[in-house]
Amino acid sequence: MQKQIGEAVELFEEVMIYGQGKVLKSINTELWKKFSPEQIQMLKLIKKEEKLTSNQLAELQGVHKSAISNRLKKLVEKNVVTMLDSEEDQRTKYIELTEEGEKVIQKSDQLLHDYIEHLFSEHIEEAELAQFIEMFKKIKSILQLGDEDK
Amino acid sequence: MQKQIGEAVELFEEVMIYGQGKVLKSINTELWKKFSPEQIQMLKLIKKEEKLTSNQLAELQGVHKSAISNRLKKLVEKNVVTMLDSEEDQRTKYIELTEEGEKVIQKSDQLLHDYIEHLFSEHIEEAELAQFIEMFKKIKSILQLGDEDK
DNA sequence: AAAAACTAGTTTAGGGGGTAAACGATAAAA
DNA sequence: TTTTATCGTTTACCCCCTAAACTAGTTTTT
Repeated sequence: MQKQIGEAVELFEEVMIYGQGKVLKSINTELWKKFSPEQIQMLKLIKKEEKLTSNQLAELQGVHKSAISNRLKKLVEKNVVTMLDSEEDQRTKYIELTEEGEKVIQKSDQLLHDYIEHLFSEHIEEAELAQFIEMFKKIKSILQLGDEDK
Repeated sequence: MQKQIGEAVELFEEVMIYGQGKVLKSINTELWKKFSPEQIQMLKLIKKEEKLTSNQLAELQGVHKSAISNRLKKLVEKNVVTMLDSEEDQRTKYIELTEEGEKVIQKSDQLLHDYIEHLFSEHIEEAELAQFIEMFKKIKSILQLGDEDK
């Protein structure tokens, strides 16, 4: 029993800590050279919830607001997002996706989806799929607990 | 069926692309402020296989040799590794752990192990453990396939 | 043996990621 | 009105990475 836990811990460590970014590295397409994972994630967040502010983005991505500020600057530069001043509060700005931005997300989604699906079809049996989903839900819930600590 | 695949793909994306690294963030200890994940991983690799060269490390960590060169410089600076010239080939240098380095690994291992085990004990039932291990093995094998592409 | 080709590591420029602290501008509370 | 709090930007300083140029040894070729 103890031995099993040890094995699980090691695997978890290898995959979740040192295995970072391996997925994206193997995709290796034009789009991922122009936009970083964090940038893509940000675009997706903006799409999901309209009228986001920097503050909220910092919360959602789990990083310091200055990191968001920098990222936004780059994305505005690349013409995928725009920022417009709020009427109510002159300090806050709402972030919005441009048409360019929409296209980027679509393309990225499609690429990722195809790639992952391809991986699955090669390595996961149909019968395992349900288990797989359950496990990932578990992992996801574990990770999100980490957030609450903050 | 198709729907299940879609769900699995989404989960995979969330966890394996945007969710990695959350683990370390939530540990938040002194050691992880002094050493980056990549640095710790490098120390572990050096411990595992004595007499490693920069080249081999680049291969193992899956990054460009210049990244390794820089990392090594920092680790030497921090007195956790040393480099000694090979006798056979004057160009190559063997990387070795210092006593300091050994201690760092030990501490890091212990911290990680305890933390992950704690996470598991809270979220994973004993009966699920075997499944969990199987799944992670699968994921690990999938990720390593990515390497071979290079 | 001398020239050419290759290989191990380092350096540098440039682009990501991040934090913390200081700062200007606006809002809200005292 | 004065003080305190908040939003977002900037700056200094870390780490990550790559590609290309460069040194200095090692092999091949001629």
